[in-house]
Amino acid sequence: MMQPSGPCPECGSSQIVEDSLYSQTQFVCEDCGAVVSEGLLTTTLSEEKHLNGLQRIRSLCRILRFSSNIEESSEVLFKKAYYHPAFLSTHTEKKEALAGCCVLVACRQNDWPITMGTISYLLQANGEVMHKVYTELIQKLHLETPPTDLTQLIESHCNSFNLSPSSCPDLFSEDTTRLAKRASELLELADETWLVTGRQPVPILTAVTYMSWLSLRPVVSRLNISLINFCKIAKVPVPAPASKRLIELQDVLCKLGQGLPWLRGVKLDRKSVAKYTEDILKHRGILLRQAMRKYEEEWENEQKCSSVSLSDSEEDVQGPPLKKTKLDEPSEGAASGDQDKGVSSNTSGHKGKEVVLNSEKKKSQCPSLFLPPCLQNPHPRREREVVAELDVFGDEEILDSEIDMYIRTPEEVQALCQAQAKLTKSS
Amino acid sequence: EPEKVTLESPEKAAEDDEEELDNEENVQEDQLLVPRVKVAEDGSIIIDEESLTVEVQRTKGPNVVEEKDPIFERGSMTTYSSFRKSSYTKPWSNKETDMFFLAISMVGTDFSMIGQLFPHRARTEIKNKFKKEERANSWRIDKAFREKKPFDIEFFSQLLEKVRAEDEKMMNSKIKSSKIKPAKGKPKAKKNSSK
Amino acid sequence: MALPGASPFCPLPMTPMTPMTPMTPVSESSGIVPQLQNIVSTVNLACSLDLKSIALRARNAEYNPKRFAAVIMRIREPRTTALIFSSGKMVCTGAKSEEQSRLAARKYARVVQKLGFPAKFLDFKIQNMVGSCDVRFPIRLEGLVLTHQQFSSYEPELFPGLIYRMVKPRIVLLIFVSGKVVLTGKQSHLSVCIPLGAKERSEIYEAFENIYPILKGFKKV
DNA sequence: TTGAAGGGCTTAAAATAGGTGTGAC
DNA sequence: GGTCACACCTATTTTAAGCCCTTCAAA
Repeated sequence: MMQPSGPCPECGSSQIVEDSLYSQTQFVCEDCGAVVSEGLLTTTLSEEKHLNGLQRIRSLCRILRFSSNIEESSEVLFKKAYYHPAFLSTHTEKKEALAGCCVLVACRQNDWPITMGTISYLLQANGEVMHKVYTELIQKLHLETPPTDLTQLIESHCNSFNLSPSSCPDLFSEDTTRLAKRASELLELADETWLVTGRQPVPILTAVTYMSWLSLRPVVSRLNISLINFCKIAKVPVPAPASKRLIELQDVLCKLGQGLPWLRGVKLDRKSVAKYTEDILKHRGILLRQAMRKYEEEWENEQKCSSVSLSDSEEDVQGPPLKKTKLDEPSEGAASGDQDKGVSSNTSGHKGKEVVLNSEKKKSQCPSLFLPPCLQNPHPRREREVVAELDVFGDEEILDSEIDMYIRTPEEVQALCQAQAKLTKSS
Repeated sequence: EPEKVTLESPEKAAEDDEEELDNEENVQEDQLLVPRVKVAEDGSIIIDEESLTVEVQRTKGPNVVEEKDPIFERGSMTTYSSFRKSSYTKPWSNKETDMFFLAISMVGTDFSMIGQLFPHRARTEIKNKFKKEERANSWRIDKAFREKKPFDIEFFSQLLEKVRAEDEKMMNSKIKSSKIKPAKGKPKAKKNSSK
Repeated sequence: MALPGASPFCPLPMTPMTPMTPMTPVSESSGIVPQLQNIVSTVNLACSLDLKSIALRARNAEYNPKRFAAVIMRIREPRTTALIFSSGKMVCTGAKSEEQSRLAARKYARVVQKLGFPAKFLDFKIQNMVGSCDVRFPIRLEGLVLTHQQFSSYEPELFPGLIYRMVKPRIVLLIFVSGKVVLTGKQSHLSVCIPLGAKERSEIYEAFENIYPILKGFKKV
């Protein structure tokens, strides 16, 4: 007799052992003592999957150290969702993901920070499938779940970095609490400057954690450690978008740093800005308000000016600020590191310290200062021609000649048949 | 033997058999502290690595938390996982693009059949090529479709083979010229069986 | 027919967006007209079709019964693609206006007729529309999802846009941080009127006019 | 060692329909 | 075990922005 493959029908445990004390072979659950008899072993496939899901929920909640509160509400939700008509005939892969989705819902409703990626990784489930099931669950059961708060995710993320004195050189080791605090400040700044919206959360966390680590002790030995090497030291994986987030964050810090009077004339670039990050963060409220006020003014002016020619929203993208910033942007980039690259109209020239950028110059750049990166570097030309649809009414006459060009002559049909035969033979 | 511990998608790791060894070595050096996870048939989650093994079999009893575990210390870890089937289309050379338009002239818009004419191209690649050219050079699509050419498989295959050989030569000569400078360079020719 | 407010622009000669909505006196129009990008329509040719024969005799056709049970046919003007099933049902995609979609569908029907099938042209219907536009200011999606939870889905782990399921006109909107908006969907049963010129594009416009003031509330930090 | 660039996927809608996964009866 | 009623794959279109993956060029 085979050992039952499924879990205990009573409690879902997999700790089922053969009981040899009886003349007839039986299986007994170690956890609850239930005798798993033949009849119970022939539970329907659906019931087995249901128990499988419950076990997934229990495993997840234990691994992630959730409160019994979250575990219970996950189970309640799963029992409700599993037999909901919307999930009855669904594929097994989705049903397996459903358990994780219920845990995710319970977490969000209990304000417990966790990413969908964590759940789908632990369940070895496809992320897209997870997301589809989650969306379906929310819609079909009319649930409302608050989104995960990124700032709450910071703490656990920083904890996953191995930076204790025992696991890396003293110079690199860092107190997790301090690391997380600085990282949350940087995250808040990133959020205020449009670096977060629409982006994957975890790479942002990786970038701000690295920047936090640099700025807490901006010594040469640390500044020379790249993001990738930092993650190697801390023994954590580097999400690909983290490098982009880091560059964006460093550029924001450079732009804000230029507003600090005592940094006038100081060379600010992506690599060195960590040295001034503490100062910038300290005054970021004022710096941001200044920049934003200028931006608002510019935007309002733009609205007034362009309202004359707007409407179609295609042609008048020409409207000054957005287009113009595109030109001015690179010079900003030049100020923050790459000396010779974006030598556009202004600044340019000297290689040394181009930071100063007096206020007149800055003014024209202000609108671009804190815009979502997808607006700062707009797609070359996506939208162009507007309409031309006006001359089609749907009832016009159709010429035979137009239709004829789509139709093969009998000779061509014959040639095609022969060619097809050849292709099927060769393959 | 230490397990390969990585967040790479399993299917990807399984695909490149050749570099399996290399990866294994690298990963050993890096030893990221990411647990390797398996899901048992009954739904239990099993975490590899002795140090990270978490007993999750028990379903009753108090939820005892062991504070040692670094990964799950504060209740959660932030895992970044990206599945998504890998698909990469080799760029079309100018001459191969010419062959694409020739194929349009011969068979029309039957991408499945055109895909059969290009042994190294899948149907989706042909379709995407068509859409890309429609956007960028619709006149060429129009011209190719209008100017019918007799469907001659032998002619097409031979021409395509010639074009492919030429492109490969071009690539090789480029690689050589760029590698001549560092003297020996690497005899890393291109084991490229490319399917 | 002039637009409310001092908007001297007139995007299209027809401006179908202002029509019979006199209920917009105070809240002025956005002044932005979503551009239609894609139209999906269906029509019944009302005859059974030999798809293999069609694929063999039409140069603009493709047929792989192993992959998909329909002939995929393309025409150049209007640049569209059609799915033709053996039942005689046809789906036409890719047109930029209702009229273009109808003209294209008629051309596909003519191709099928020329191939010797007694194709009719019954129950032509616009099934779906896609429009897009730009509100020209950035949008705090995380703020929007908080205040409009019951309509919104925002999961940046997988997709950068916020998915907004509007109920009033049953339209789904994809809202991006850039201020770009994609609108899609079409209500079928509510407008039971004449099958020909059903003005379904008004629902796209209505959905945008509904969302615009909401989005304005999330442009600032 | 880096990035930049380019191509192809993700999301929504909607019809079409065979083949097959899925569970209840 | 067969029927029934779903789900859901293949496929088509189109926009949005981000991300993955590969290739190739400067540091």
